[in-house]
Amino acid sequence: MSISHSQKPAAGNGSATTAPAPHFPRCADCALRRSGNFAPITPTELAFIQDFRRENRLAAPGTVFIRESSTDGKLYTLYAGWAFRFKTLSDGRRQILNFLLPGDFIGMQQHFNDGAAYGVEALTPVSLCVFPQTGLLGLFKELPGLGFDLTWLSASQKTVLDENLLTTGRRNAAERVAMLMLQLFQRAERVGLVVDGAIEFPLNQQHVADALGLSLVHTNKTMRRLLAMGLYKIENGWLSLRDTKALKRLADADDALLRPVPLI
Amino acid sequence: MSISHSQKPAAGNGSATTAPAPHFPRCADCALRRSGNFAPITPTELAFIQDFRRENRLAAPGTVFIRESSTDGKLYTLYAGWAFRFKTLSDGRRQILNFLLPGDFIGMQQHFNDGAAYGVEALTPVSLCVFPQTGLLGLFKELPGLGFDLTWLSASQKTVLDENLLTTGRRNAAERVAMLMLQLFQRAERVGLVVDGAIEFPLNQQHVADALGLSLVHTNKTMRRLLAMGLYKIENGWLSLRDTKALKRLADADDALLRPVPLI
DNA sequence: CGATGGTTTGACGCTACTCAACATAAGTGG
DNA sequence: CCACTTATGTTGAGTAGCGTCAAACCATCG
Repeated sequence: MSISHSQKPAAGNGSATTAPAPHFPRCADCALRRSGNFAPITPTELAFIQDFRRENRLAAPGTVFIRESSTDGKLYTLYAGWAFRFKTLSDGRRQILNFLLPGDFIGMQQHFNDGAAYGVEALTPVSLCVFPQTGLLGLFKELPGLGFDLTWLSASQKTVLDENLLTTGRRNAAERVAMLMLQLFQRAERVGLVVDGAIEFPLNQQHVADALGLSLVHTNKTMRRLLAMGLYKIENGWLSLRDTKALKRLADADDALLRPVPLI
Repeated sequence: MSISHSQKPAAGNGSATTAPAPHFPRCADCALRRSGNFAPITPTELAFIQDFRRENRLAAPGTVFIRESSTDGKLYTLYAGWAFRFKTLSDGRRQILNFLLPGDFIGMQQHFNDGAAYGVEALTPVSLCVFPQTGLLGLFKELPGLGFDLTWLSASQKTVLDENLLTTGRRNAAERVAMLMLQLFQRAERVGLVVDGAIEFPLNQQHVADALGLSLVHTNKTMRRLLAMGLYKIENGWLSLRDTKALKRLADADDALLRPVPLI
């Protein structure tokens, strides 16, 4: 893993949510792109992205860098770290819509609908590439291929949402937990985040509960049960699947191989 | 309403799922577009769409015109009628992901991911504009504005999915029912489907249950309760909201006014 | 008239929620 | 270094909401 935050939570990061990123590479040197896990791109497009990118941003775990009420439609690419999109009801009930991994593009919806209507929060220390919302139509006009890629990314995220909707709507607690682990593992795998058969797992049980539409207590009991069944293992914040077959059988998940997606 | 199917279910339609549409207007005469409920478009773009459209298609209620296993990535615009997207588990549990109203664009995800992974079924007799999947990139290149619009539509649908995920994940039965009615009414309103303060309501209780992640029986009891409370009314398949305020309070729904979206 | 699809109601059981307490680890300030 | 706090995980007890089963009702249609 290129940028790791799991060795030490790096408490020094503190509340420096908008510190100018000191060591951000140029897009041409983007470590993420170089990993070879993303769809290819033309040099022209790469140059355009570099130019389109306005700033970089770091955020500490727990930072809500898009608020649910936000109206400024900035666009982000998650460069490193984990985050999640969420919505809340006025009495505090929270639903995590989906988790965001490196390469995920954030903020398209705000640009079209008025305002965000969903929040985004960092799970780990994250670094973000920030793009202005104004140039969007220009991007489509100058480099249609990039517009195409944006639509592609949007479609991919929709597929994840579909999955999650099926999960919260129709799967029971054990199936939900199994599904979440499989999905996260699969997605992390696609972007090259598997190390020694394990992926970072920065969620606490409250996150799991909020993602699956379960209560904290019941989530705990369910996770313990699957743990006792030897289906997975979490050590020092790293998740490994000990019985993928059983997990898939339990979750009724298909093992469609995830193909590379573009990186903007 | 321009094309009505609610007067009589038109059982004569039978299984003519691929009958050549006899009376489909040219895009320039599109009744839907003329309704003035969609974002404006340039004449060039209109001409392109007309040319892009390959065929038209009618389907009777209950017709699954995109199967979950489908791999051919045809694109559709729902011209008239209601439909819904769904996913199923192998033991038959079904989750309705979202309902489709006139103007909704269908099939983008298949084009990018391999295969559909979701099905689409007609709720009423529907008419569809069919586009080939191959020309998509060309569309982006020739008329970036249309590509932009496609992304726009995709973002709008994602917003609906977010809502639905919050609903199934964190709202209780009564709140879910209230939310569904509000959402459908609002969306129908945007495309000019409100007649005398009511909208067509072609869902049966099984549909409602599958959309909300509830059992049929519990859905029935919940709907009865809200009915008794005087929150809504369904007569002859037409839904009217009798106490919008109370519904919104119950569902904890914001009353964001939906803006027009593009029509492809 | 029976058949069919949808709605309605009651009885009962289980899944998942709430409340509450305790455990553990790590951080904080004195 | 220790008392204190905070965040997170764990477990038990009791309960409510929702699911399942079953049967009846109702309208439409052939």
